[in-house]
Amino acid sequence: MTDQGDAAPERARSRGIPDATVARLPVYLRALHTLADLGQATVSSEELATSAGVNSAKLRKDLSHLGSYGTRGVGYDVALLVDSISRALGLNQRWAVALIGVGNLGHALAGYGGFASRGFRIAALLDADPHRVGERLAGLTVRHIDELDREVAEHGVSIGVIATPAPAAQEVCDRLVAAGVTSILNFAPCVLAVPDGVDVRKVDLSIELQILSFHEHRKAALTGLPVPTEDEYDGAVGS
Amino acid sequence: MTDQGDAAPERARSRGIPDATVARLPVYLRALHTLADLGQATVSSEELATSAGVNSAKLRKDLSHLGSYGTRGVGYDVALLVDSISRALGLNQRWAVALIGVGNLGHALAGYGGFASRGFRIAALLDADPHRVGERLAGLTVRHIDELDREVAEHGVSIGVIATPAPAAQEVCDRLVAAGVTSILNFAPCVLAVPDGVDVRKVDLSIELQILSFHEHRKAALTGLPVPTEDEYDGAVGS
DNA sequence: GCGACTTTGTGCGAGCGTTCACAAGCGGAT
DNA sequence: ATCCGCTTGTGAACGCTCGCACAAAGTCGC
Repeated sequence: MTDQGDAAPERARSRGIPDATVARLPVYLRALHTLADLGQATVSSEELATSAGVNSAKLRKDLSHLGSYGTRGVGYDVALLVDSISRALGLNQRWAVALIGVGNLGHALAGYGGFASRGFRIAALLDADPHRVGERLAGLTVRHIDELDREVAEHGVSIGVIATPAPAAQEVCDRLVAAGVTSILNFAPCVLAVPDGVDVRKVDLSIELQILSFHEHRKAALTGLPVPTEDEYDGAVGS
Repeated sequence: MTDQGDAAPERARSRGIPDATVARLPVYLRALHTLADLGQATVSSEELATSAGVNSAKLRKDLSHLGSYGTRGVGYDVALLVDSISRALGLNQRWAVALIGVGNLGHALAGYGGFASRGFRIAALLDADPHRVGERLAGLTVRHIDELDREVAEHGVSIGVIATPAPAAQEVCDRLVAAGVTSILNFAPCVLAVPDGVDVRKVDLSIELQILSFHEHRKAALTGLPVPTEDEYDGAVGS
């Protein structure tokens, strides 16, 4: 995705950690913090896997990728594992985050404790609506979107969070990229186009609901109790 | 955790649509609605794929799963495809949704237009805090969590959205399942245990940020410019 | 010191998802 | 009516992911 492909295995090795593993590391980290708070010093892969809702073999393979070794016959040292995962995820430094769009969702995000809890600091709040500029929120003053460049530079922002309406998202995204932001978390219900080297992750509430709808629909069909509305599908999936 | 591999392939084949495809169908649907609003009657796989940010071959294979056929040499009929995907996702009926937890995030979710836009209707707002009970929000009155059973039965709720703090999530989840809800969208930062037959999808803002952090960290390492705070980390990860 | 027990780390096969490449099919021009 | 160009639908290959099963390695009890 970011490079010209003739070094695919090379890239895989240079990075070392598969995407699927990276996506699970934060889950492990959360479970470990809970265990640490409970005063537990070591944990077995079986126990941690149960807490994280995954298979224990998968957990062990995941952890093996980041070179953090447990002790056979005992398990993993909780504190050491927390440190190891945090380091792998780059959480041993504080990332400055800019939040664009201070509407309903933006307010909720600004007040969400999960941002500040691990290495993330909301460094700037921005909005295009002049009526919102100047508002105080989460210890910050909302600035106008035109000041994005300055705010990004001043606070060393490298992660942008887009919580604007969909029509504004692409332009905001372009501005963020132009300002030097290379990671974007997009809450707007649209697809963003970005140049190579910029990572975008999408959080879409509507899509999640639609996926649930599919499964619910399927379950209703399986129970033999068709939903009130007609549930017709002439199969003939001629594959 | 719950899938002991007894019927995993069975289920996949019974309906024919792979999970990865199901996750993309809502994206296609959104792009199609945009095209329809623009008055476009037909669309090629190449064009739709670009709008949705995927490979055109992948799009065609996805669409082939739901038996909706395009016309060779022309493309897909937009209206027909909208109908076909909506039907596959079960969006041709209205799903009643219960939202539990009317805090910051809950308010944002209740006001989010994306819920109502496609087949979803928030039928009940619930909270454990007596101070919040009685509040009017999005045309509804917030009820106490103890009335969950009644509300679920009365409105035929089959999808629950959990927007409570993490410590309360599992209990709320158990109550939802006991009330007959079989699909849950969880915004609380924790892993939920549910019996077989219940689907849970998780939306975790903190995890998404940590994944971005990993990639940002990796990119910084690749540029040969180590971040200033590489070696130091505040050991006291508060809270 | 030694044996038994526990737990990690991993080789391996199976399944899923993605992409390429191309034959089949359709509409429109001539 | 026929041919040409365009687009779909899909067979096949490849890489990624998962889970099993087991050897390696360490601890605990005596």
